[in-house]
Amino acid sequence: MPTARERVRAEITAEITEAARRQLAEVGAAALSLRAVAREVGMASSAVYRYFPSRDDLLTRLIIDGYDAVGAAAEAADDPTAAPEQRWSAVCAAVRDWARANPHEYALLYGSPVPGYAAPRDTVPAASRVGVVLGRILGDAARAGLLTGDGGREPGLLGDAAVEILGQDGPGIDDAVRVRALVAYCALFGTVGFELFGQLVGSVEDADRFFARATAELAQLVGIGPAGVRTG
Amino acid sequence: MPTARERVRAEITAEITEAARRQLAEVGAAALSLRAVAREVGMASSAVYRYFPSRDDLLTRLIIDGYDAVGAAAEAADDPTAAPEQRWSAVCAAVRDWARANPHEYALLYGSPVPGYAAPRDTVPAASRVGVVLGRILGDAARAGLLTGDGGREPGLLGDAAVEILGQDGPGIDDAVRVRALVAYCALFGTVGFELFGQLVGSVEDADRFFARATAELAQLVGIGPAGVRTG
DNA sequence: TCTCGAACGAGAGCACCGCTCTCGCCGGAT
DNA sequence: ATCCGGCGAGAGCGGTGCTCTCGTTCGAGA
Repeated sequence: MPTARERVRAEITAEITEAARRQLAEVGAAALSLRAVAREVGMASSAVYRYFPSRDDLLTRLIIDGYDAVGAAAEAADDPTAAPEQRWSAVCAAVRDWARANPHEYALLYGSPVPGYAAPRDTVPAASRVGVVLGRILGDAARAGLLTGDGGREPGLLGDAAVEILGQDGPGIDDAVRVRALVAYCALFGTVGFELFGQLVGSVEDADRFFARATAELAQLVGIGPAGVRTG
Repeated sequence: MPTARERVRAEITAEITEAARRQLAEVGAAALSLRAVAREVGMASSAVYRYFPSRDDLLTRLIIDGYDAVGAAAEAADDPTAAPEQRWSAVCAAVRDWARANPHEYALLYGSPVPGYAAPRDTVPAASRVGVVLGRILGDAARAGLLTGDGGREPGLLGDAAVEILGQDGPGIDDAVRVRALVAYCALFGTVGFELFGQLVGSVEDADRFFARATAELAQLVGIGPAGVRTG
């Protein structure tokens, strides 16, 4: 049971992170100022250091929360009873919607690493939640017999995380499928990022339609397209 | 003919940008300090403002130069006499190599927008050079009869830039092809960025092999795979 | 050739930043 | 009741982007 002191400490910590999240949404990570956060919560800037050892630690907290938020959005968008392609597109759309609603937070997560590059390992589990959702869709499709992988591994190509997230060795899944899934994963965030950061201005007019088409193409790439067929 | 004054001004401007580029490569865009640049070139910080109105303008200069550098690398890697798939993979590899050699510069170009989001339109032509190279490969493949598009447009979906870069209406190219090309374009930079920013740590062991596989998949996606075939 | 004005470099200064240190204070555990 | 450890505030350090002012210098036009 937490003591009263621990409780108030947790409360103030939450208050600080909440103010920091507002700052982040307003001005972006680069301009997020610990002093401004302190002002917003009505403390001296030095007092904030009782709760976060440095500005980067505060950002790390926001990063983890951000990964959890986009991961939760992806999980909420997945309807396990739907067809794999619909599930895939729905999850992709949820990621994009979250990104458009929280552009600065998305940039913090998937854009350039912020400080002298230090992504602590605390962020890894939270960061993989979207991948886990997409991997589960793929696994369900494999169990339903939609995928044609032969279970083969290509030694030294992929890491354990990919195998764990994208389905254990089993019918329908092999490293070729996993590679395509990873490419689609990269393509999803590449597309969202390019749209968000203005890299597609002039080339895409109807971003909604384009993104729907893109996710459909990616679904086909990973082998859960409408007909479930694919040339090898 | 430039006057002597203009010449020395151009020289000093180049000296400043060169120092800034070194700073950028060392510490990244977020930590790039105009005062440090001034120290490196031996001026007072205020004197630098004679040449660049603000730190962001200095960054904009670096952004344009960066786009030109990666664009030049892509152009140099394209051998118009090779097969489309080989050309595609070579250009993608050149982009990745440039990114790995200049990670901070790549992050500045394709990562989060730096300041209060202001990408001047000066950057657009330089930014499109890689896309132009890839589009030329696609156009050549279309002229060689490898693509199966029917020239159709889907009104309101894509912008003029996409049509111009990815090939005018003609045999083999239609908006469906262009969509796939744009997806592959996003996937290329998404993959490179994810590798560079550590988002694939744990999932990919042999990044070289994975990237080669990824570009091959993307070549197939745009329709210039080994056999030139594709299910529609 | 001389002159005058524009461009230039330097310095001081403003407001802000991250971070540290010290100093009182207050409340809960002993 | 008494410590003492966590806490908040303030001052301060070195750094930042940017502005203003003040001499100087250099070159184009008379």
